[in-house]
Amino acid sequence: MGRVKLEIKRIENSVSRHATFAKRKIGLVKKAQELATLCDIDIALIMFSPVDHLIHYPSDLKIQEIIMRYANVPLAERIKRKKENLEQLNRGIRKLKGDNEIARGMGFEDIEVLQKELARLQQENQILQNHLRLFQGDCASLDSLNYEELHQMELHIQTVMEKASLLKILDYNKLHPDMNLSLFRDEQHQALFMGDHLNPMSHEPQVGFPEVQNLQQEPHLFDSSDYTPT
Amino acid sequence: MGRVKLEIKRIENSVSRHATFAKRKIGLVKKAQELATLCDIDIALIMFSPVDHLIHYPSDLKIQEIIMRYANVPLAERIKRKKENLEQLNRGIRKLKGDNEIARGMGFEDIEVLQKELARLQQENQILQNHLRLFQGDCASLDSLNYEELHQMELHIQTVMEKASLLKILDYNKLHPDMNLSLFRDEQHQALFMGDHLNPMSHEPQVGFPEVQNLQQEPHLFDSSDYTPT
DNA sequence: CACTATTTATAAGT
DNA sequence: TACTTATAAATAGTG
Repeated sequence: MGRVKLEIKRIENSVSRHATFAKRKIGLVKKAQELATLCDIDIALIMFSPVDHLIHYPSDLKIQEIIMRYANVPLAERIKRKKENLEQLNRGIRKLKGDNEIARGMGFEDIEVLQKELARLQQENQILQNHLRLFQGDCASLDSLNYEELHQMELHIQTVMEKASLLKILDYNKLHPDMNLSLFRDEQHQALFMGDHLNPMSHEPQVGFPEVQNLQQEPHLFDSSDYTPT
Repeated sequence: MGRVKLEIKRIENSVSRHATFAKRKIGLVKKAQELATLCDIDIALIMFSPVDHLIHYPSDLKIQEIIMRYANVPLAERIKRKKENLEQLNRGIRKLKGDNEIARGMGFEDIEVLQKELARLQQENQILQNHLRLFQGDCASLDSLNYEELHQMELHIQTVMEKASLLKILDYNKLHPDMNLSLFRDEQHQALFMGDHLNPMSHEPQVGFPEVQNLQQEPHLFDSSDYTPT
């Protein structure tokens, strides 16, 4: 909005770029505030100005909470979704098997597709659960790890190290003992933490273990599938 | 913008609240995208919908980067600001002491107040510097907070390492030299790991953590003077 | 979700 | 940096 329509691409003129930032950052924070207020939700906004100055909303303390929420929720949600998918498919297949008429109508291929999908999801689910267990203290099965699984473990360790960095964020809490913001408010959160909510592999939309040849990919620590760009 | 002016307070009607969120979240993410593009800067936006669904910008991986940036830069900036404050106060006090007329005018109490403020800032500065060190890799005092959790992680990793054993990895690398499976994605992580972030025990502990009782206010990095709420 | 009357944000200019 | 103004954009209420 303005005298002319502005093309959305990097503003090369340094002065204009800074001017635009100065104005829009205010607008953006304002919008974030408004949305958070109107809808009574958590929003965290972090930005670095063209001169690397930090601007954020809301307070540091609240941002840390939101970051933790961000770091902890996704994996649990993913597993939940997997399970839901799985159960839904199970129900669907049971239904089909119990109804020969519909089964004939669909053709056996359709049932086979469904069953394969079910098996795929079951395997995926198993993998997710194994990963959770790995960091929940059950190391009994480590001896039988194959190499792919070992690589998973490697990624897990990286993840834990990333998490250690997040822990350091929480070190701010030392500055605010009265707030007593804790990473682990309860057993549930601790369990989550010992699980692998940051697990790079757990979000793989594809089935099963990644093929060996894919392993050199940069391990993604977070799932981007939750966000649909506009 | 809309048929009527909307007051910025929680929308009590659930349907309207969800509708508003659905619209505004798109606007907000779009604005964030635009600003990031126009000004060529890092922006991270995390929000949880009224039904706790995660929405974020940009990708998880980039967000992770920005969070790390957020975690590391701010403290340095705070220290900078504290130092500026401190020097300013020092100048002020020197001025007062050098100008007896003004000093008389103010009364000695005023000077004392300033000196106390100076002392307070100095102490705060010391604490902040310790925290900065913590962030920058000297984790000697990590054990004073979240010790249990960190130790748990350490044990886990040790167990994993022992059971899986590096030999297995090396072996595997021999078989698949192109894969070059590594426990450490890069030097930085290796340094992190070797640097005992996760191993509070192996440090000569109790470097003594600074007292923190009298740190009162959360230092807000977002200069409220930069932003005028509507 | 599409439509529009309105409100808001903001690009240039001062 | 702050103010002004013409114009572009966002969006509240509605079907």
